Amino acid sequence: MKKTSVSRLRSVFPARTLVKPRKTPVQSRSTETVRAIKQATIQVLLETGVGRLTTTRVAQRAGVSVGTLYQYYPNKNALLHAVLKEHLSFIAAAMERACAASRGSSVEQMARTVTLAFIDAKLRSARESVALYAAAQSGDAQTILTGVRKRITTALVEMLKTAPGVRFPDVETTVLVCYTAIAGTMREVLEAGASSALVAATRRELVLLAEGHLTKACRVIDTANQQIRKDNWLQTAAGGYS
Amino acid sequence: MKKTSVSRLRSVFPARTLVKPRKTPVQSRSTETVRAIKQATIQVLLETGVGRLTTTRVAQRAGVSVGTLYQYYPNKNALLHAVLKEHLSFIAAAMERACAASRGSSVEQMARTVTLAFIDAKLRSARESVALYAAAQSGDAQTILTGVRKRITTALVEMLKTAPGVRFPDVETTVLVCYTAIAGTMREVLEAGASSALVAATRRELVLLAEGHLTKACRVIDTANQQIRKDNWLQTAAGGYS
DNA sequence: ACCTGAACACCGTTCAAGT
DNA sequence: ACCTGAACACCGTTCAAGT
Repeated sequence: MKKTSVSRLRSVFPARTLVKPRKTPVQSRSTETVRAIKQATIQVLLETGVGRLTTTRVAQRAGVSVGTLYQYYPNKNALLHAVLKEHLSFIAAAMERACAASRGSSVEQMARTVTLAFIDAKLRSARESVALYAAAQSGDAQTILTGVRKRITTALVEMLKTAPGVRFPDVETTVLVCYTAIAGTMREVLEAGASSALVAATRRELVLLAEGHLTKACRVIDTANQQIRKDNWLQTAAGGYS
Repeated sequence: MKKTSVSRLRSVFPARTLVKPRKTPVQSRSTETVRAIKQATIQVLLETGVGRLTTTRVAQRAGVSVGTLYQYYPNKNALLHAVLKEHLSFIAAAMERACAASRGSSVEQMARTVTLAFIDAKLRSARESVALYAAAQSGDAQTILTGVRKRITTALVEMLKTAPGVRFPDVETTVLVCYTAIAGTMREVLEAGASSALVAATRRELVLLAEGHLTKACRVIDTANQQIRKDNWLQTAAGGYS
């Protein structure tokens, strides 16, 4: 009942959760500190889960004091979000590469390549992924998720537009549903702690699912149509995109 | 530093989270209390989200003291789980009804009916669903989710076995993947706060997805085969199942 | 049989004091 | 420019005391 009214207000309307470090490290020792904090976060996350993750524990594991942690992240959520963002960026980058590499391929080929790219990127850090999703419930996390989704779906849409001999009446929706289905399925499967046999089966079936959905969602346009082959996509794609 | 060691241990290894009320209400006033608490939980959940849900707030909203709340639920998670379970049971029941009603139909018809049943059940309490999923991260929540998944997939498998003229080489996996895809997609869509237009599009596309996947995952057996028509499924189904 | 609410421990966050 | 850690407020949970 001393510092009451102000601090009370502050706790009811807490500071906006920022994703960026509140302070940008300028000296090399602080760059190292930030790196240590992020790494410690992942470790604690994997060992104890979000439920038991405390800022003190993270700081301790990183070998710094809590105060230091709060110098770079305005709050616990911001810390988790930073780590989440890095994880998702990894996936997004893998997808962009796969999309670029598949330009001009057949729809079936695209579906296959891209689906496997996503699943394998996800599986490469499966446990981390699960732990992070559990931390991704706040409104701010949605902003990150939306951004990454946008980045990935854009890459997919651009790729599908280069598919020879077909037209998608509503590429945006098709892509969004298809991507969401794959991402959502993987999330459920990983969260449920599925056996590796089930994961393998899911991997197989999701490829079929993507193929089936994409081939159903497009219209074949006849081969003589001027829409295709303004130049030879299959060849330029094979050589021109990394 | 007075009650130290014991209470310290207790907080490091907290009591198992139970889903059931720790005490079963026997007098009518307490039955009413439990009802009020559950209802208050949903209200607070919808108004403030899990992040801001406190046991005190729930108790206050329910018109009881915190102590009373803890008489029926061993901890906050147990309370959330109880509400989650009721929500999911509603979905599961809807699915069981849809599966029973579709026995003996064509695979396409089954896919359509069952997919729409799920989506519409989910949409009927969409906001509650999102709020609850955010609360469903603890290990105990997984037990509930697994149970419900089992219940739903069993119903689906039994239904698919009655599809005339086809055989599924691995029904279990097919069903699990297909169901997970639909559930996961809806979860992502709802959590992302999608527009009703996108929800409608997703609804449409998911039906196609389910049809596509199920028809791809089965083998047609020829009509003369003795596998089908040990009796006429189509007719018995129409009359015999509610 | 059921309810109450002050009291305790833990955790997120801050800030005055250090190098 | 960066770090420290005691101090504060809030929240989950308990338990002695009530009806």
